[in-house]
Amino acid sequence: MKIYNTLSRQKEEFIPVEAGKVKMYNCGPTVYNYFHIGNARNLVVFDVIRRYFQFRGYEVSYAQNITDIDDKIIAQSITEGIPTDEVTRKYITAFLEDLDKLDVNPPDYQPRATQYISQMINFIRALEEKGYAYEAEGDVYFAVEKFAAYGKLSGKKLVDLKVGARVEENEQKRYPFDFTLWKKAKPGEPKWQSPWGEGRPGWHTECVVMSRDLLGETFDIHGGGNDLVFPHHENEIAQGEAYCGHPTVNYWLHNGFLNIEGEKMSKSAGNFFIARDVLQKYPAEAIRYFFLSKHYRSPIDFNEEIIQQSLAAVKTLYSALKDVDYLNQQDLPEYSEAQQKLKEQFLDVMDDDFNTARAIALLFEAGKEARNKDNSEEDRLRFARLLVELGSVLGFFRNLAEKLSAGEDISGKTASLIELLLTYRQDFKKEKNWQWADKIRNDLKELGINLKDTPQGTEWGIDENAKV
RNA sequence: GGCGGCAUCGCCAAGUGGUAAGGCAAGGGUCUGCAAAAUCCUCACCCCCGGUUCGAAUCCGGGUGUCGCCUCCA
Repeated sequence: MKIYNTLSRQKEEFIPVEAGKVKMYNCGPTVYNYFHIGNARNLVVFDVIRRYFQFRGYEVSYAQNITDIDDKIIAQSITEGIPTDEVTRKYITAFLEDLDKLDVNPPDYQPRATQYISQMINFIRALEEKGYAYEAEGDVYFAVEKFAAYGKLSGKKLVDLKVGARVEENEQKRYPFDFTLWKKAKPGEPKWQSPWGEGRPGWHTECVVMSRDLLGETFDIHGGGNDLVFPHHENEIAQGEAYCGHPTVNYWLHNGFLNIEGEKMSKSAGNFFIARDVLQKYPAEAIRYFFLSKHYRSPIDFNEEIIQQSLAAVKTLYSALKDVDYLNQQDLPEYSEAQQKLKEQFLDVMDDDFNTARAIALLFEAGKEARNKDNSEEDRLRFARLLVELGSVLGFFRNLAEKLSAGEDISGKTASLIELLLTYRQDFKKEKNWQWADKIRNDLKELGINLKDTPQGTEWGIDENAKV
């Protein structure tokens, strides 16, 4: 497998720290609000990366933090007029719900910053002892100049940074790019007792402390959105390596940003999309398809048209499964050479830095073969089986049975009513009263019930537009 | 100002030296009373200029356009 490492700016052969195992960490949300569609991309991308490693036979340990103490949370608690712990409780619950709605498998670990306060304090003290950190009136800073490799991830040099300097003035800092390890509490703010007085940890420290606790001193993959490269991950590297004297992460993976109609998403610009709102309007699989149709490192542009296209594409995939009556198949036949070959192609493209766009094309190939009436019944089922197997690696087809039987859950009375209408329509058809026959069909369609005249009679089904 | 990405059919998007995957949409055929669904067929020389090469969308140089990071941010 080859994966792109931000650190080296090239694809590298993936070699795990421990054979057969993958330890990965992804920067999770700060729970001060519902997460947005851009966050959703990161969640889905790393969900797929994790699923693929598992599919490849690796035992994966996946940790994703929840930042539950931070300036933004304090600000939100003032806005909403509720204590910070209520803010975090509210948005953690929402986060977990939305994660599920997105068909993202929950991480193995979801550590919260507040559960690691004492360990962070110990960590910061150790940095202080090693001479990488200094205290200034209750705040503690990391001295970036002490860490020679600072900037190696983002390709920035301290000299260059100086020139562009858009950094906040802070005369307590010895150097403008020194970052906060411990922040002194202002009156009324949440606080913990520490050697430097009451305060709270800075943002960059939690990921270092929690990842080493859960995944070990050196682990395989650390991920996050592209914007975290600098300064967040740069600062993580500085702390982590200053602490233990060697790299702690082997592969740094970053997903590209999501734009809205070509513009960066921002609340002030009014083009801000909360994931749960989008999920209310479109099925998770359409959103997932949209994310995976482009390589995870490239920027992606979100708009209504794209999601509609994605939805149509996902439906095409499902129609293949309906075609072979997948739901009612018992023992699916074993793969023959053709399916094996397609599966190998899937492995090849996914091995190449998770090329989900090409992987999706292979899904369509399997779907096409599953529908191809020239194939034997057995072969069609084999391809359908492959479609489901590979599609699941990308996170599609969750609760498949439920989705394929959509419409069958309609209550008995309603169903009989529809059947009744159909018998009337049948009579009209016999009389060649096309006007009325068509009216029934059109009116039902408006109610979301689609009719299909077949030689065996008229079939009806619920329009799955909203459900896939 | 510093650093980096991208530019491929109407739309989305793979492909990084050997003659353009896939999806959506569109057009045509089959099926149908008409539809729908399904199915078959059709649909691009890759931003511009120059260079390297037997051969470039793919490499190099220049240009134009566009996006991002350098501040909290996925």
